[in-house]
Amino acid sequence: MLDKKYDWKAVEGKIYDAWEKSGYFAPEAHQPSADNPNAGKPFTIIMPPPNANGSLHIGHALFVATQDILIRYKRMKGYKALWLPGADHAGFETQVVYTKKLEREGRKFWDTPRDQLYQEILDFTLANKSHMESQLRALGASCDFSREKFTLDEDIKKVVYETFKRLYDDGLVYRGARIINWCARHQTSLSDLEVVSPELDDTFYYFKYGPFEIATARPETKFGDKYVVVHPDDKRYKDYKHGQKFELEWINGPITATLIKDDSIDVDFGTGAMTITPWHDSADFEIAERHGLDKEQIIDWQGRLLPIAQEFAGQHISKARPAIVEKLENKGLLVKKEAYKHTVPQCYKCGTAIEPQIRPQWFVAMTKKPRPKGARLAQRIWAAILRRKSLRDLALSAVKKGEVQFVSERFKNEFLRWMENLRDWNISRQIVWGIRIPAWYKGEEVYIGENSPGEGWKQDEDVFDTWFGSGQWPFATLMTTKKGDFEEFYPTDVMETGWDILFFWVARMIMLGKYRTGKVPFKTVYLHGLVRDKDRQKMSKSKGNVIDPLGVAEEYGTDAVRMALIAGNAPGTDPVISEEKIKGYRNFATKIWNMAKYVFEFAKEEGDGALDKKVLDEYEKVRADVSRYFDEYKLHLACEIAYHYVWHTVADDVIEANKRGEVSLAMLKKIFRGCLIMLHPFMPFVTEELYQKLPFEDKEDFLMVENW
RNA sequence: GCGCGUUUAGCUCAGUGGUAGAGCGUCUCAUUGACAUUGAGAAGGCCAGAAGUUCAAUUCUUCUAACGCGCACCA
Repeated sequence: MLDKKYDWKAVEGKIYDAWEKSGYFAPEAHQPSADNPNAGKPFTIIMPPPNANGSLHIGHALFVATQDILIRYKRMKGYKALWLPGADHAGFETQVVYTKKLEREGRKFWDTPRDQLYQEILDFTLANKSHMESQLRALGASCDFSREKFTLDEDIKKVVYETFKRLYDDGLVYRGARIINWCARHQTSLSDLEVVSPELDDTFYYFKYGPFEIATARPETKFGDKYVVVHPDDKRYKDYKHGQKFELEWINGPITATLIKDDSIDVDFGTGAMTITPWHDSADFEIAERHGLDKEQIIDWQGRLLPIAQEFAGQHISKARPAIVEKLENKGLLVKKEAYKHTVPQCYKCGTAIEPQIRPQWFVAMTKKPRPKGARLAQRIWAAILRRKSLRDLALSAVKKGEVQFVSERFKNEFLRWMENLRDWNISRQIVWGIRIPAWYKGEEVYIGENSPGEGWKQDEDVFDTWFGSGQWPFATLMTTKKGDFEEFYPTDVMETGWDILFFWVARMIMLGKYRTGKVPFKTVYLHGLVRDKDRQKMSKSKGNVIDPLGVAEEYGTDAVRMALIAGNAPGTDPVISEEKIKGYRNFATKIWNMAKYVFEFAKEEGDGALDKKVLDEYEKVRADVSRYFDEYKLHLACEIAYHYVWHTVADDVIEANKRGEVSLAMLKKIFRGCLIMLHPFMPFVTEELYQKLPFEDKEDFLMVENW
């Protein structure tokens, strides 16, 4: 006898423990019958490792549901299904979280020695990691915890070091004093992706600069400006010669300026003449590089003016700007001011204005072709695999050739477009939390390796951009789990993640995966969006509309939450979820439970079964449709078809027909078993519980490994 | 500036070359019959606008509008 109601609180933990104890989460455990056409075929998903700096939120629940559904489906189909879980130390993100935690405790981040900070953050991260693992279990994730990896595992770090070394020997990473994005608040550089550029209202100033008139939005950077640049074809300035010098009165007295002609100038913008600040502007930097001009730092690392500003030295740039404008105005050098709308780069975390600075950093070359040297030169086979392609071209050709498919298709174009305009990737971060860059310096010499080459060598102070490590995740994990895993499970099948990290992560995985292994890291990229509430709002603590997945799972059952996350949400769009929707699917779980009670406790045994054939045909058709949608990665359709069939065909019609004697009990049981199988990937707990309790014939020990 | 997406029931969203679907909401009826965390039924949509292709368009094409998003070194 089944209980009157389905009590998920009593069932879920028990079922999950039994699954885990069975060992079936490991791909090698389940042996389908030998005639299963998929027997022995690997199917692999590497879980995007959640940032171990907090709890799992609804977005995590979405990826857990999606990936678990895919894995369970394939496992039931007979594949050797591996879902490899992990956790991300999430360098900068976690350091920011930890800094805030320290501030709440009245401590200051930089008051603590580096080694101690590292240890504290490690403890914090490992505690979160273990909490997240229990949350994954609560959500029903059938991932193989025996293969779990952490981005700071020693063996993972060794893979990352090795990649860096190879890139270095191939000339694809280099250390250079180039323009970087500096956040004065966080005291670190950021990659181009970590900079956001909202459009702001500002003022555009026109100043007299000797015989020229120049325009700028940043007067505070102009102290060191001693070059005025015009376009070579600009008729207004045709009487001036490149390199010509002239005297002029400027902020702090007379200076000598030099005229430069450069094609990059837009003659229609401003006055067609501009002064440049090569240390604090990437475009100016490029001009200075082209003409071999001096570069001078004007603003320090805290955003204050340096001694070159004389009376303004030590002032923060935000305060200095009006004072400088006033001084120029008093000197009669201000021509006019204009209201001006332009994009201002900001730190994506704290909104602090990004100050471009020159600083020696490590960069990954995106468009340069490898030039193997030293030991690398000997590896001819490797060079052949690479075909001497740049990292960008490796990824571009892989995607263009269809080695990587995108769900949805439109992301492919977005990906290609982004790849076309790539700039070199700054991977140095001035933070403590992460993998220390394995570069050692002695005078002009550079050594790349994990350990010091000897006396007198000093290691680079910086750590890698987190994405440099996680960009190697698919191969780094499989190279360091069980022997033979890499050979068997790489390339993986699906990478399911949010489209917001398409460039941060997916692009880097394809580039670095191709580079290290010669193969793409995954065959399909399945992208989901940002979970929103029923009014289409982003969820945020300040709006108070956050849905805690574990909380609602406790209240309505994990199966209901999973259904609500998948149903009606097409891949690539922002999924919408609400408590009402979850309730609706909780009712569905109840419905399934009551259907089981009818089939095994109340159903009619007599009758002619006149509709058996029709019922079976319809069942077969639905099963085929659901399978097809699975194979097309249209989980929302597979889900809805199964849902609709079970409720509105089996419950509404087939059971009613049985009451009239038109469907035999044997057929009813067969169909209901099929319903459990079909629903299991979506609603694993209630289906498994019923499977365990009901007296089906020739049962497997778990529905999880029942043949689809 | 360039590119992309969205526009379908009161709300949030699926879907489709041939009498439109889900969740929630609304209304009516049914309560010792598997199921009130229910069942049966109903109301509610010229599928943004215009043109084109087609025997047939909500679905394909083009244009328009509104909203949203991404990318870009215009000082």
